[in-house]
Amino acid sequence: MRHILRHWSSVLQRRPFFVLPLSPHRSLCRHASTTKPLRPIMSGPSEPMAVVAPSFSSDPASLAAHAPQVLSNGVNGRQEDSSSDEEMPLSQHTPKKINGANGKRIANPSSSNSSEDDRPLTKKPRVSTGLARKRIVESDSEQESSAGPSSPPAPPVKSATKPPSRSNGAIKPKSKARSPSDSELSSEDERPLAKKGSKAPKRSASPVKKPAAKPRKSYKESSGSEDEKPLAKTVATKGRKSNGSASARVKKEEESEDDAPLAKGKKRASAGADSSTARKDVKKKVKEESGKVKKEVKEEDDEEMYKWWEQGENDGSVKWTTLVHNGVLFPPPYVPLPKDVKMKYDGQSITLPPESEEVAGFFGAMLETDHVLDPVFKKNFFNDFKDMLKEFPPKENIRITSLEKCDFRPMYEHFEREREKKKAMTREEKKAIKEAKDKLEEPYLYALVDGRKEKLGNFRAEPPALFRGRGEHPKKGTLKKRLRPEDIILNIGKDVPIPKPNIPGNWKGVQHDNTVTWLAHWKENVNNQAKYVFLAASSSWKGQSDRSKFEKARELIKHVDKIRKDYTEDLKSKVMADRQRATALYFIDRLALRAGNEKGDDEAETYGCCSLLFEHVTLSPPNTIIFDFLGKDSMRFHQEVDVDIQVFKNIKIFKAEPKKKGDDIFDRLTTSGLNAYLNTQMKGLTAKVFRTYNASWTFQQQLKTTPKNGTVQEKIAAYNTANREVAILCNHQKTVSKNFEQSFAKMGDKVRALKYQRMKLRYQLFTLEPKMKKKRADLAESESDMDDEFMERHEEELREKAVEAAKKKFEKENTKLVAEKEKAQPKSVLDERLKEIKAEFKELAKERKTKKVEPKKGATVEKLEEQIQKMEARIAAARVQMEDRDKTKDVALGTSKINYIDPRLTVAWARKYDVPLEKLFSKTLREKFPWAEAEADADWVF
DNA sequence: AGCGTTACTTAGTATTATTACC
DNA sequence: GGTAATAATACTAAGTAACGCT
Repeated sequence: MRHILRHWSSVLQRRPFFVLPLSPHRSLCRHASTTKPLRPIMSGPSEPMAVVAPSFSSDPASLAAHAPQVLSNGVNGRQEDSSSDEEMPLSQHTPKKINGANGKRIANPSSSNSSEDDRPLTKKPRVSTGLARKRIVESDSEQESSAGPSSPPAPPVKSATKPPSRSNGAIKPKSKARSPSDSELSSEDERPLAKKGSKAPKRSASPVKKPAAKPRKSYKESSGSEDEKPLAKTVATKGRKSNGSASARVKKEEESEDDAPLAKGKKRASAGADSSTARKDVKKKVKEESGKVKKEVKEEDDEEMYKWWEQGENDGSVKWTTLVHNGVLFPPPYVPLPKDVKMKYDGQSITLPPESEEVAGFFGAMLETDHVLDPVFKKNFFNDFKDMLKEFPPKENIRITSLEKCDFRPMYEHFEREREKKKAMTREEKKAIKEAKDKLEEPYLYALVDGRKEKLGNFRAEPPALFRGRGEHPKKGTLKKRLRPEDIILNIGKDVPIPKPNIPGNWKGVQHDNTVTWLAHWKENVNNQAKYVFLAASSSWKGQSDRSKFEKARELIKHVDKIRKDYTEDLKSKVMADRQRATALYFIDRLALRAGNEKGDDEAETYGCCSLLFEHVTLSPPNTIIFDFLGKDSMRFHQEVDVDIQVFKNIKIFKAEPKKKGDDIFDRLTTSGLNAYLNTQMKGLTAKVFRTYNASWTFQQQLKTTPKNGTVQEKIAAYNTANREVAILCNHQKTVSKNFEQSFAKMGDKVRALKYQRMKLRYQLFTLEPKMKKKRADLAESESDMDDEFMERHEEELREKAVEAAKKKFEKENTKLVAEKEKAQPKSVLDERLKEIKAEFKELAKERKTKKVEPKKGATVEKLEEQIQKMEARIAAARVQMEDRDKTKDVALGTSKINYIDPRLTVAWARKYDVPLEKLFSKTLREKFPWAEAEADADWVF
């Protein structure tokens, strides 16, 4: 539930603000600086508008026909190749950052006032960068030294600081606002609807317009259709029969398999007949092979990979027939601190039993983090600590009642020392430790699924810790307790040995449900949420579901035009529920918003589309909407977008009296209602599919700008640019690294050093041939950022380096001479050299003033011009790199690469442009997407 | 219908490994 | 060869959406 009162505004301040233009036509984009044309989907490297359509066929022509993002108007900016975009200078697209830093995750709402910035945040403030959509950052201090062609600062968004709350003293019930029923609307549009859920008068009375009449299935109903669950159950595992052949197995596993009557495994499979046959086959094969396999066991690896993607469709709810694994690995028991390490209370050292000492240590280890400054964190921690102390009090018979009197510093210092010690260990020691650890983990690394060896993801029981919720989580700081076997339920093959926990105790339960993919499961005590042990991302289970996710997104291509047409019409529906649904869908499609399920009271207050509140959306006539809210992980979504005028009008209605701050915008909409509707448009369609679809589609369009004849590096840069556009679309952010500023400045100096060299070359050229000043007027201008101060400093640095080098060289020479039994050079030789250096730099200083540089020996006009040209190229390259670095500093590319971009796009692109795949996918990603490599050739299209 | 539960995907950050740099 | 910068991986929180009970 959400509270009516929340301090939203205050909370919002720190995220970067993107301006995202929604309008389809470029021409609409009048405020280039602040608002852009709508195109979440595609902004080109040159941003905007290249709205291109998704296509279901590989035919390029048809590609053009489906515009993902396109709006209602028929003509939208879709273009097959965004020629127009390309014409745009990059700089224009570069986001302008309005201002400097903002923290990424909103820290503390309560503190939210203007001075927020001063507070220590958990994270460093991030500097916004602009991307395709420009992000406007709340203004704070710094003026970003952004490299790129600087864009003019965008005008501050008015709502940026604080979302306007327009409610005036309307009489509101304390709970959610309700809106008048449709029938009360004077004109259909003018009033807000009633609250979703019960209280509002249902729209029954209202005249139903055509779309409304559409029977919408509830999701339950729809589930009856083949797709949903039933289907899965009916179908048996087709593709599975061949698996048994899989390969070498580990001996232990084999034995267990042999012992286990596999045939029994089946119980609940409603799949009955089929699956049991399949199962028998498996068993048979296993038996047949077991003999020879055993012999091969030693070499263990190299089993050939199970190519599930070559096995035909796999549907179903039966996920396995045999499943063998070793359960979870518990962390080692707590080791008490040395006797001399004690926390203090009120100045006095106290001795804690291990149980409470461990908890104290969790907090002690965080002493240098911002958590210890957080009131909620402290309160939750201290409550749990006190509870622990009740049972395990200090030996001194002291009652601990105040956190402020606790001094954990001695513990902290101990941990620091331990860390140092560890760091100081020799390579061998470290290796030995690692080996011991690997050995311990070895049995847990793999499971045997239908006879195949499959890697596990997380096989470790989560160690105890203080819960670190993200954003303003009410439970942060709470003790997450140590797990025991009694907390854990295993899911494992029916007639297979039950593993023994690596610490004393017995499993809470053991089940044999072959319709699910988890191997172990427990309830975590902080939020009472389930945690699971699953197979790794590289496993066939994950691979199959990943692939079907992308296939579903590709299927959407076929339906999206119709869906867009429908929701565009429904934007004007007389039925408010439909109108809200259409409006929400518009946002989900164009802005890649998440669905926005309802959340509980004891969670951080974050939002998605369906749960947006009054204060999250601000209207700015004529058709601009400003979003400002915290999404998943409390990441701020702050964008300004030009929208279809009807959308603008709708939001105005949805926000009209009597709604006020704290009320839902879409009071008649729920995620399940929305998804039920989507399911009628396309089987299996849900809100999240739009994110996948738009991300992959955008990526595909963006890749079209790859330079065919560029270097590999240039091509990769184009790839990364495309990746970045997708990340921006999805609002994937990361904290700006704490050294960013420093390393960025360093890069800037490098560029200037290059410019300095170029300057010297220019002066030589002009000194050699004064006429060139006219002829090459382009070279006559001086470097804009090459001031005396820099040059002086730079020359000084060069000089110091030269001196160092000379000294080293001298020593080296002498060492060598001595080694060869010859006489070392006298120090005077060195002095002489140093003198020369000194003279040289003196000359440089003089040149700096006179701007005349004596040409080097053998210099000619041609040679100098060539050198200058080379230097320019180096400068340009360095600048591009800098710009890129700046633009990417707070954008996380990995998330979209892992979850949203169809890997076949990458594979196809790599093949088409002849770029080694390993430059694009890390080892784990390649292991995750073997199916993509198998099926995508250079011409593959999404 | 409403709401808690279950299963699984998506997400940012902390930690560790690798590479770049001196 | 040691250290700093960067990339990869590990970790676990936080979403989505279906399920299932009343």
